[in-house]
Amino acid sequence: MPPKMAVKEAPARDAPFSVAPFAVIKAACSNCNLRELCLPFGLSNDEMTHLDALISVRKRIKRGDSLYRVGEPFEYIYAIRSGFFKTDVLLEDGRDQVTGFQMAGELLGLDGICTERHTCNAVALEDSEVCHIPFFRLENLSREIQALQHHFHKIMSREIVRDHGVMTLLGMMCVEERIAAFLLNLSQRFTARGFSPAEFNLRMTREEIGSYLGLKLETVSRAFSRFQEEGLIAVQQRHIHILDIPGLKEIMARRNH
Amino acid sequence: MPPKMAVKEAPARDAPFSVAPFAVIKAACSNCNLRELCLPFGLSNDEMTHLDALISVRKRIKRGDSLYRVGEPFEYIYAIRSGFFKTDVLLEDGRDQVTGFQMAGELLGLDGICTERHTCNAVALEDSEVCHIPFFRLENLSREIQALQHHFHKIMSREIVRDHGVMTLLGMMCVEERIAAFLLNLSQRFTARGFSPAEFNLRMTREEIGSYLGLKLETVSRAFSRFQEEGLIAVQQRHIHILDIPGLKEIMARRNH
DNA sequence: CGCCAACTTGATGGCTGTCAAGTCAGGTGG
DNA sequence: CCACCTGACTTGACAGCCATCAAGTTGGCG
Repeated sequence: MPPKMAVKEAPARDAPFSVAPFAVIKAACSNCNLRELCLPFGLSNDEMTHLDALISVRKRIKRGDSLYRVGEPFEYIYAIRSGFFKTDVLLEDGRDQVTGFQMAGELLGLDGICTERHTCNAVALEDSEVCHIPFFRLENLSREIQALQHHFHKIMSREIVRDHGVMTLLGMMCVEERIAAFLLNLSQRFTARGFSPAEFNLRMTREEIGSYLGLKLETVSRAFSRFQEEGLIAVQQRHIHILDIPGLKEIMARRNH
Repeated sequence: MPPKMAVKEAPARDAPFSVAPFAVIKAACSNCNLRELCLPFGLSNDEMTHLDALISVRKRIKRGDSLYRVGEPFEYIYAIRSGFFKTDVLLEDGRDQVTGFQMAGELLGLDGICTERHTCNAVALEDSEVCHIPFFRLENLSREIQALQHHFHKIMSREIVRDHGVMTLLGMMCVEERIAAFLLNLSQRFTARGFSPAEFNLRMTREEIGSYLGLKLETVSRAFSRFQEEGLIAVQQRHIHILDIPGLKEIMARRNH
């Protein structure tokens, strides 16, 4: 699960996805308010300038569009500047599974390094903006800047640990535990970005949540309803208000079983 | 799923776990027969000598002993020279889940980079031998040697892709598909090491297989029995003989549903 | 030889998937 | 402005798969 990081910006309550005014098209890492969450973490100003120089392209991706798709040649790592993505993989027979949801400050594309082709699809769940980081140049630079090298390794390792968390979730948790874990994880990540831990809007459908958690959409819906009856959360379509965070944590840790 | 790699050694049929004679205690990457599978892949002889210099410790781990445990400070990446390991994570309430099985030529410990503490336990499932690679020295060296840097990134990325594979397995496959995928994966990895694709000994219990696949041990046992009745495999305790690889592949791809 | 852990097999039950019918919210066009 | 349409969501009834519980078997080891 993601580590807590200091946030510089004042928390904006309950508007996690409001699109920031886009005056600064030439935005660079050095003045990006995500720099403490993203790749430049721990770099000096001088080092950050070198990283800025790599990022030639910043692109907007419209809701529903793909950033990359399975089989495409791998060339870039992508840093999410704003917005929300899902990654999913397809099986031969047409079934597919969501492997993750990514938000601002997180990296996309790490799956492509090993085969030099992407192994999953990355789809924007809302209008988003993404920094393109040419991977071979990132490797070059991280041979020069130790802090960058080390932080990049940490990010990859964090992805591995996150995946292990999902594996335990899928392997041994029941419906309510999975949903509780999912909501708490989102809450934590919104908090790290300066938003309310208790109130947010989901960007994904029940079906996408279910696909991620190994459940059917009806099961997700029923779990939300049950949590609402028990006073743990208030749900109104995609708007979530968590009323009892400790209660959700108890469910996740199975202290009630 | 792991990529196919060339193997230099002549295949030794059906003895994947026989312990090699241990004449060369001073074994180095340069004369290790796993070098094409392991970290030194793609390095020149000269570069490999530098990698050798990092590896001060080679340790034997007895069956059942831990290489590292959750919470211990992270210091080394470990390369398996011989033997077989499992990694598992524990939940607060005592439940635990196997997150992977590792064999010769694979790396252990990548989970520890992000927090500088290990986030899982690594336990030997048979007497094993492991090279200790000090991580900070590996980072230093991979700032010097581009090929090493790049291959290390590929290995981390491969781990992420592997985990995504397990997530799809846990999220949307039924019992028989999981077991078929598990057996085919082992078969593939043994093949890459020069062993028979069709015949091998499991090093793990039914319970450990079940834990990895999100199933109970009885369910694993029943699936093995069913495959045997159908003539797909022959099982005798931990000895597996795959009789019909295409048949298993069909089950995995759900062409029969 | 006897013990024990690992494994197999059977009977039963509960959880979650499946199928189906309806509700809600937002968007479009008349 | 409202009627309608559509996709997303909710809720109910039922079924099937896998977990659970239980009893027995096998093989390795002291």
